[in-house]
Amino acid sequence: MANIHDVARLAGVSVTTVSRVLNNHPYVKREKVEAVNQSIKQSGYIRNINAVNLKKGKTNLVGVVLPFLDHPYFAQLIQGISLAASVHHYKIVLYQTGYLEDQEMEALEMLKLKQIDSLIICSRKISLDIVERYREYGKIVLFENGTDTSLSYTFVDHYTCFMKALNYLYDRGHREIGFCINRLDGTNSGQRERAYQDFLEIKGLRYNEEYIFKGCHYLEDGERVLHELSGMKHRPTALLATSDQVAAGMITASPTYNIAIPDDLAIIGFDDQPIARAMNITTVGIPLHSIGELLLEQTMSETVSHKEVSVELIERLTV
Amino acid sequence: MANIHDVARLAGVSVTTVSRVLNNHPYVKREKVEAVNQSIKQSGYIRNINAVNLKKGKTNLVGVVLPFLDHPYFAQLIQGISLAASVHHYKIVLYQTGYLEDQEMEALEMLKLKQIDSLIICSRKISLDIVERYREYGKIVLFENGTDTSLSYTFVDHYTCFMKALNYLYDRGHREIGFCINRLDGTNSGQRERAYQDFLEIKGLRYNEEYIFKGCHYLEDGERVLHELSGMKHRPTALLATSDQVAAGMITASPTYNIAIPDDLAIIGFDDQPIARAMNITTVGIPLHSIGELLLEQTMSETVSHKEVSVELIERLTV
DNA sequence: TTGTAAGCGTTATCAA
DNA sequence: TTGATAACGCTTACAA
Repeated sequence: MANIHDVARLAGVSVTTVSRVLNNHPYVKREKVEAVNQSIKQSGYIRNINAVNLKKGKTNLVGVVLPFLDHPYFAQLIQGISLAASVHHYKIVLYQTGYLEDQEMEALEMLKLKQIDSLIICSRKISLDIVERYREYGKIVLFENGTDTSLSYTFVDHYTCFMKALNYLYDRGHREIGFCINRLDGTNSGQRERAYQDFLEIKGLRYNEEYIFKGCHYLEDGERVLHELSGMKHRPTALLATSDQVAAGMITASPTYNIAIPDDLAIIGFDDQPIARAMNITTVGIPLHSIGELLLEQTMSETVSHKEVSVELIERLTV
Repeated sequence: MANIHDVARLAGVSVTTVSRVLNNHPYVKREKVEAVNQSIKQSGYIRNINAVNLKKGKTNLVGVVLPFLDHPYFAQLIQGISLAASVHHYKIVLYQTGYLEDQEMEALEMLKLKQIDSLIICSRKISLDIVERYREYGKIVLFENGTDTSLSYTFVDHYTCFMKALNYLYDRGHREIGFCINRLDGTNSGQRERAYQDFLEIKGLRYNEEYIFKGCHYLEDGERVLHELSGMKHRPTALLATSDQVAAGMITASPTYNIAIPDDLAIIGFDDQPIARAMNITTVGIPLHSIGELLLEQTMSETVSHKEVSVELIERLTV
């Protein structure tokens, strides 16, 4: 494989000039630029990324921390990130943590040891304090609303999302509204829970412990919820699902328990995944794909930034 | 950050000796090994991977070609690959092709340009001839049965799988058996189709075009199949699903069309994904996780190898 | 506007 | 069994 010296020789210039052309530096005569480009083409020259990285002291690698990959939510997110990464010549290193703190620490340590240049944390278990301690070792970007952190983040206002969905149901006459949630300790879950509490208070509705379904993540969890629901004396008339997956599970299980959707039970999903379109689920659309891009771009930026991504309620047939 | 010189100085040896220790080379006195290890610890030294890569002329990157990420089948596979990769200090570069040939070519070109050391092709559209042409540029490993290729591969014998499942149904009295399939032109699909044809011939059963459901991939495709089924005069009594996802879709849709599983319709899934366990789907277990590991290991091996992975039919409640 | 040369942190050759 | 030293291919002072 040709190297920068070969190109220089071929073009009749020095390696410095070639390097300048390669990096779009100013102060190179037009003709020389052309000569260089010419001989790059001719020799089939390709920059040796390892040499560049060694010289520049960076890896061109960005770590991505997420709990699982086998859920469309994270799959879409990683899709967005990895697309953006390839545009900017970054490579992705996946850290699948399963929400294990020591797995998350490992990613952080990799940053410290300069094995990766930056880190995107899509979802975490570990405390923000610990994460912040690694800030000095490289850029850390979060996918959550970290109002009180000095790290960059992109976020969806889950409080407002939830409130919007709750009001939508209220306006359609629902007074017994429940919701599903995955983890109790996640940042997003916390926001959703607060919204729910506030909503009940504002509307003067009664809090009912039974209307909150925990550990909902996959489609089969939605089916389980419907099973539980079918055994309840007082049922909610509407449910906010954790995600479209969970909503889909509720819908697919509904005939089994003879629960008509939306007549007996209205459902609102989250994310607007393909399955929501396929099954006509009313949902709150979260542009995971663009969020992935934003996260990666924040990773490359010098400055700390906080970006809110807006969402919209998509009306379909489950309310 | 400490470098190899610092370590050498601290241990009172030359950099060569440190490098020998680092790489487990022979001919280093015990005491020196200890001294070196000592000062590595003391200085918090970490090998600069870029320098190593530059010197050795490799990237430590392995490309993974797959069409989508948002399907448990590929998610599990990539999980296995990425786990094995991190054990061996490899990083993964994802190529999501959507079965677009030029996307697949791009991955191949990256191999040629030494941007990655090797390539795992989990599923492809592009012809094997073209893939083989890139063999000289790095190791290429396939997840398919490439009997007539000189490339390494790990495979599941889909012919036998399918035959086994078909016979299982036959033994339970089924004579009207259909199946679902995703792409028509995939290697795996071809094997399944052949098995089906052979099975019919052996058992003297009639081929019925209507019993083959194409384009089945996601859960919602399974639901579509059941919808189609409900409109048929002569229905199959049993169906092989493309995957557990599709099987799950058929099951969830079954109450809607008043089709009892397994009494009106027996179903066998593939993969043994979590959803198959959750929904008690009889399925053919494919150890995607271990397959991922195998693929990565083949990537690192000097020799060309062909590994068959065995599968087993897991009896549950849908037959 | 251009070129020389030092240096990034390793590994590997060769000599001792 | 050990150590000097020359690469690997690039970027970037610094000098011209």
